[in-house]
Amino acid sequence: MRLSAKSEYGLLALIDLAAAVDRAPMSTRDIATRRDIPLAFLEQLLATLRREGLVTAVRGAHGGFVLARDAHDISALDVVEALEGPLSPTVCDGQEPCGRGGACAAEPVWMQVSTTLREVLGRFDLASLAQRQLLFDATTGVTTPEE
Amino acid sequence: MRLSAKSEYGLLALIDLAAAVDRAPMSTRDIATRRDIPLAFLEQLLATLRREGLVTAVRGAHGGFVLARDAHDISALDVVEALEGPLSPTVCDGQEPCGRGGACAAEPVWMQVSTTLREVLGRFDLASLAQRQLLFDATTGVTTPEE
DNA sequence: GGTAATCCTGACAACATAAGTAGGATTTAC
DNA sequence: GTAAATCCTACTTATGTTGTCAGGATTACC
Repeated sequence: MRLSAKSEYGLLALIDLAAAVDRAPMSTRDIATRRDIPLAFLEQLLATLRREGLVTAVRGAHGGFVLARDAHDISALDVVEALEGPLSPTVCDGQEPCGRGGACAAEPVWMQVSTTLREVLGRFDLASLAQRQLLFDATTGVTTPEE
Repeated sequence: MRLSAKSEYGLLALIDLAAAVDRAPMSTRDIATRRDIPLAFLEQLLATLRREGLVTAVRGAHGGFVLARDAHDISALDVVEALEGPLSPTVCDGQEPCGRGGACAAEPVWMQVSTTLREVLGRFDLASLAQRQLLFDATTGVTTPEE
C-alpha cells in the first residue's frame, strides 16, 4: 500500500509555491534544487498539476508556476488525486460494481478505507503546511522560497 | 493508491475460513471456485498467510486450511500486512528517516495517513465479516462454507 | 499398496507501473 | 538575438502484479 514518489514530490513542490508569499512565479529548477527532486521529473509533475487546474504556468524567462487558487483552498487530497488518479484501494470499494453482485462481505472494509483516506488527506491544506515549512527552513538555514 | 488483488483475494478467503463453523479444514479449490479466484494464485496467497502465522495447513486428502487463531483475533490489518508487507504510504511517513533531516513539512500528512489506515483496517475482524458473508450467501443461494 | 486429494515450491511469462532521461519546440524578458 | 524558462513526446530501466505451469511431498481411504 504505497503512494508513488509523485505525490511526495508534488506535495513538497506545492508547499513551496504556497510559501512564496510574494506571489511571483517560482521556477521548477528552484524547487528541484531546494527540495532535492530530479528536475525533469518534477517538470512532468507540474505539467500534470497544471492540466488538473491546481497551478498556472508562466512561460518564458523569469517564468515559473503559481498556485491557481488560494493556498487555503488546496488540500493534500487535491494534490494526490491530481497526480495518482482517483484513489480506490481495491477494485471492490463501492466506486464501481464489484463483480460479486453486491454480495461481497469485504466491501465495507475497502469502502471505509477509501472514505477515511480521502477524509484525512482533505484535512491538510497548503496554507498551514507552508507555514510549517517556513519555520523549518528558517531554523535549518535553507534559502526560503519567498526570497 | 491501490492495494493489490492479493489483499482482496486473501481477505475473502480468510472470511470463508472464518465462516466454516465446523472447524474442518477447507480446501483451496473450494474457496477458489466459490469466490471465483484463480486456484494456483490463491494457493500462493494461502502459503504466505501460513508462513505469516494466520492459518495452519492440513496436508493430504481432505486437507485444507484452518484459521490459526480465533476469528475475533484476526483483523483485516493482519491480512493486508501479511500479504502486502508493512503499509507505508510514502518513504517519508515517520517509519524511517526521511532524508530531509526531519525538516519535512509534508511528513505529518503521510504519518496521519499511515496511522489512520492501520486504525481503520484494525477495526474489522474476521468474525463479524464472516457473519455478514453467511447472510449474503444464504440469500444468494451460494453453497455456504460450513456445509 | 495404490490412488486421489491436497499442500508446497520454484520457475516462468505477460503486462503494467514507477521513476526517471533525453531532446526538442515554444514563449518571453532583457 | 540570446538566455531562461515552460511544454511536449518519446524512450528507458527496473520493479511489481497477476497469474500459469510443472512437478514433488504428504496424507486419507479403499
